Amino acid sequence: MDRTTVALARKEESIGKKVRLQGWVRTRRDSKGGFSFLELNDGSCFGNVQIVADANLSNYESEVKKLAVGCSVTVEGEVLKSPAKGQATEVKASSVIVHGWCDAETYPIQKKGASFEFLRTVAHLRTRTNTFGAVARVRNCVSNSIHQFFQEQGFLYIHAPIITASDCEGAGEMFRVTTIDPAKPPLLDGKVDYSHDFYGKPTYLTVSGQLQGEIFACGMGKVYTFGPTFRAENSNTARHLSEFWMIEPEMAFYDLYDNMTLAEAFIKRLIADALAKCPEDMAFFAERIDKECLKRAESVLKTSFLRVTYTEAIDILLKSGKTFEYPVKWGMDLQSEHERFLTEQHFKNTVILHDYPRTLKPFYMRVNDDGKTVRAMDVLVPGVGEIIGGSQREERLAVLEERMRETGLDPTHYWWYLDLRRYGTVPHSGFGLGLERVLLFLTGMANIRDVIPFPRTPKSAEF
RNA sequence: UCCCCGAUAGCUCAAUGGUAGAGCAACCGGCUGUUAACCGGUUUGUUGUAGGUUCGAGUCCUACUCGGGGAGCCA
Repeated sequence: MDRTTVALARKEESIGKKVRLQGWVRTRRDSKGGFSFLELNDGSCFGNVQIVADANLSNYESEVKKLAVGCSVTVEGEVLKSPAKGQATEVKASSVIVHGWCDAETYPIQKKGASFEFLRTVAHLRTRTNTFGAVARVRNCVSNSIHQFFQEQGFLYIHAPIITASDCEGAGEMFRVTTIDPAKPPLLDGKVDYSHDFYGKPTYLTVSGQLQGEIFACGMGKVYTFGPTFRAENSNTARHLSEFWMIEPEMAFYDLYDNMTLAEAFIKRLIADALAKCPEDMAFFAERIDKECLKRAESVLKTSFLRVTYTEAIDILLKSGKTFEYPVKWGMDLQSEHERFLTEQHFKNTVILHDYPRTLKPFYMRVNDDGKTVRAMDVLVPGVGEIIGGSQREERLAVLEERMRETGLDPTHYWWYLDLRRYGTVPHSGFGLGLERVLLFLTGMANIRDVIPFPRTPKSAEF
């Protein structure tokens, strides 16, 4: 007898096979003639398989009739064509072994009506719900597509460090990494002396693998990182986490337009794969979570991303006749309301905004010939907003040093970063994509805390 | 971090400053190739925490904690 999955047992081609299934009971319904239906789920797919458990099972009265939500079982039996509506197959059990009972009195997961806020407080059990099972499968699918896409295109997967000493690019507050005893730190002139710390200097959790990505790109061509990223920013929104997963490709000899082309192909590949490989999960999201999510995904998939400069965008906003809370003016940072207007009302499409004022962007972005703007790009999708941020990097040593001083950074701290420009410099580009932002877009889930298994946010690091 | 809103049974929510309730779940019984099964009955409370006002506070006031919506920071 083959061990198999619920996903396989639900398929018509399994009819006639003897199978062993192992999973968790979702519900039990007792029926006439004294037999019972069990809905079994093992995480392999969205749907459950219906088990028909007959009264002649030796443990029918003693155990089967007591099964309830959450109990774990091994079922052996034959896959049959189901005579009833709702499923193609069902499994006629020849034996049901109970591994773990589940006291319905105290088990927090019930058959209906739990809010996501509540389920977050039982994140160790929420994987057993329809929604979080579906999120986990789509997240897995996207993660797999990320590697496949880059591997097929000849990118090298590199592992950027998690611990870093570079207080880089002002990408927000950083978490400090230290072994110093906070109760009695070594002091020098009244300040903490980090020369006695583990690394002999202050260190932090990474806020980006970009600088290390550039090192590898400027020697090996096309690379990408895919790993956790940490921001100690006190952000309390449905779109921010203090620990999240980011994908950062970095490509030598790519200009900003090559970068845009790659970003568009990449996003479209992730969407196409999710639609093709997780149809049941996606259908569930469209039916129960966000009616627009399938339509939105398909529309992003089939339309070309628009490329609009910052200056053009400002012009559009000025001519829109709309009054915004933040008045529009060249040189200002675009606010959420402006981005939403552009993607959701004006263009009704995915938009790549590029060539932002230099004063708004970090030191490493390449300065345009006009001297006023830099080769930055943000990909804005309807519904979620900024999903990608990237740029062509400044490859000219003198300009880069000048930009560092301009933004208050000491070039000597970045000697290795400057060496990449000092020795055999090349034009290069890259971007960062937030995995959870993609999942928000695909699933239509409203809160980023519900598309990562164990969300870390200010005041919250349970599980 | 700022503005607004909220926290009542295991869950989802009611309750003019005057005896704390419903639906679901659970439990007991019935019925049934069932599909969020159905029908009848039973049980369920330190009203987020700490103070205050009042004869009397779930309700009014203050602080705190956590959550939600919006904003900022960004991915």
